[in-house]
Amino acid sequence: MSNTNLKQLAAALGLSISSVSKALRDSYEISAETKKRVIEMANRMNYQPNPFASSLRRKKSATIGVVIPEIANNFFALAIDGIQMVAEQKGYHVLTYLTHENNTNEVSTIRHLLGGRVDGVLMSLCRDTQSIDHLASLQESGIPLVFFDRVPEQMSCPTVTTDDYESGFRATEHLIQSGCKRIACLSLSHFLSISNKRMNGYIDALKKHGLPVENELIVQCTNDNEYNLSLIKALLKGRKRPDGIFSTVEKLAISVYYVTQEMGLQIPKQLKIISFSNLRTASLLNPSLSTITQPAFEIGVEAATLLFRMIEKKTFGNRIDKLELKSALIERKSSERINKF
Amino acid sequence: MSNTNLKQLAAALGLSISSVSKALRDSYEISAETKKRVIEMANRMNYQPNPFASSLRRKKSATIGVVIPEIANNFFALAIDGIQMVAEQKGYHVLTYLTHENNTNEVSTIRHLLGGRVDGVLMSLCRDTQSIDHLASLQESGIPLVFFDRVPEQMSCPTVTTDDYESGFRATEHLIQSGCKRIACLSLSHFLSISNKRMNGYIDALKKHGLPVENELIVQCTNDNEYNLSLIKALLKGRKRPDGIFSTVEKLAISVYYVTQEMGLQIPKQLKIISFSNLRTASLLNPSLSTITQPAFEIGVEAATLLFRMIEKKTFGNRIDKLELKSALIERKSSERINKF
DNA sequence: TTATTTTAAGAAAAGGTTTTCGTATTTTTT
DNA sequence: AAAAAATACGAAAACCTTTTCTTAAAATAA
Repeated sequence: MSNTNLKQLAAALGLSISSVSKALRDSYEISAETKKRVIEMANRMNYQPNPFASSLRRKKSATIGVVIPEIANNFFALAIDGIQMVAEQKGYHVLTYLTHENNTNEVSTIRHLLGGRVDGVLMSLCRDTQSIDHLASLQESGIPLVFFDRVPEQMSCPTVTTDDYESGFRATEHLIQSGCKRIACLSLSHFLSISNKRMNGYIDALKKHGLPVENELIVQCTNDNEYNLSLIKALLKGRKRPDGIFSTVEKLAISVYYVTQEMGLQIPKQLKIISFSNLRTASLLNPSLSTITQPAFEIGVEAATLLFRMIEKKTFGNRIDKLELKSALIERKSSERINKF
Repeated sequence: MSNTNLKQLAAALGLSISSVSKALRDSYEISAETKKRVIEMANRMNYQPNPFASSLRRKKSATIGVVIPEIANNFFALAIDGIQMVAEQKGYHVLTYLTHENNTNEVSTIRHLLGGRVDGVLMSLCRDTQSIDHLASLQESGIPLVFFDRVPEQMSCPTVTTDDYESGFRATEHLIQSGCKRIACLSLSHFLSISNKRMNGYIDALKKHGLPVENELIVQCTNDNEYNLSLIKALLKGRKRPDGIFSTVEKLAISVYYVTQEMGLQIPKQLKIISFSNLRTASLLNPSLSTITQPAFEIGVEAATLLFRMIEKKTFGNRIDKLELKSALIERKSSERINKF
């Protein structure tokens, strides 16, 4: 903790505390000459304002909170990157909280944030969040709140998402056009709207092309990686193995790769796959992975920008922004059509 | 910001502010009965203490700062995961700062932190940091400081690192044993001790096996990905192409894969490679990538644990912990020996 | 019973900054 | 020259919590 405070600075300058404070905040009440003197002395004495005193008085923390399920995840890491960039430009600090996909953690984190530690919150829901009471109470407390990617459907609040339904539809249609007849869908959670939207896109694409929608091909995965592997193994070892997989999240696609490697199943010959993913190595995989790639960095940037508009009150109270960005479908080997003969 | 404060809570209870405060902090001066009443009312009124008033008074922020070069990086994402876990257990908040490998950012971040916003700092240097003045001033200010992975050599302070020299040595020796005669080393920065240690391991392994150390095979890369690609391309298109590459960081290995893909160069037949990496998809790459994998999560855990020991021990005397963890060398296809004939 | 200790609570200061309000001096206006 | 306005600064309250110091009442000891 810096040891010089305004009082000492004022004493050294022969000025009052208030004048020094005003000088440092560049108030019109202070003469240019005095300001210069003050700033010089502040540098010389290595003065750093106490952020807590300042926050207490101004009721501003100059801090935003980011609540996400996990950080060791390409999508969220990129989103945070974008968020940090905007926050830094605005002179804000970023507090990060991980829920580890656990609703209890999410609730207690929100309760902490109710204390006013942050001026705004950016959030992506965890996979098992159903009740939105904690989110509503945060919103009611007046702290600006913006959701990105994993947003609560039942709530009226600003969001930044991607075209999940369309992406699910296109991905599935792409598999169909590559010759798949039996396509499975790997879902992260039936509570998350993004999962359901992606799945609905999948279902509608099947219907459009006259393929049956089979419940056993829609696999609800868990947060336990080992268990997911066994689910995928069961799916691929079943008597009626799917010939295509639409994975709604990156980590499940990786699990599929591991399972096929173990089983000696050939992609794309015996099984095609496409997945939501922000892997930088997608095109280097064996075989290269077809992806729906969300603009994760931009999502972070847009969400943060929206949040700061709310914090700075540049937006009207009754206006609720819902921004939808487009994902890109990138076809690679893993979903390539195999021409027989 | 929560709207109830101690004053209102006290009024509702017919108690004084100080008694309520003491009751909430479980002071022995307050009767069990009163404590119960207070806690009940606090819950009912949804009281949340103002963190700034508290921090101001107690001179404790219950927050640590984490300063890292980048977040969209598997190693740092995992390290943060470990740090967050420990911080959460301790009831601390985590402020994250990204330097983007830029020393100017690092210096200004540290200056901010001098204001006392955090009780301790965990840090990994950026690639172009030479002067340690800003780090020294942070240390002198009395804020506990622990470095992890990228540590300053000229400074006496607690660190958590890995066996970089040995890993560089083993990786290079492994390439030699796989038949490489001309091994290049891709370095991130000649300012970072980890880069230099890894490189020294590389050099000593070459010497041990009687291979010449050639300067043109030691490539100092930059922070510009495009430029790095051109450097790697130049290296691989040179008249005397290396037959092995030891990459000191993950992203350079990925660049090598891209370049070889573009050039049609075959790994491991024409070029072998091993790299420091925390890629979860290393074994799924084409070909699978041999790695030296640092225990990134544990590094975060250990560094945070060390930091909290310093924060909690008012008497952080003359003891300076330097912890070294071991990395794992995992051999995969990319460095496999090719048996001719 | 009186004196002493313990218990339970309140008053008030402290922490450092910001901001409102007040005021003396100087400058401008009429 | 008098009145009005602008300038430059200081005093003090406010932000909310924690903690030290008192104090009144109750419990214990003498």
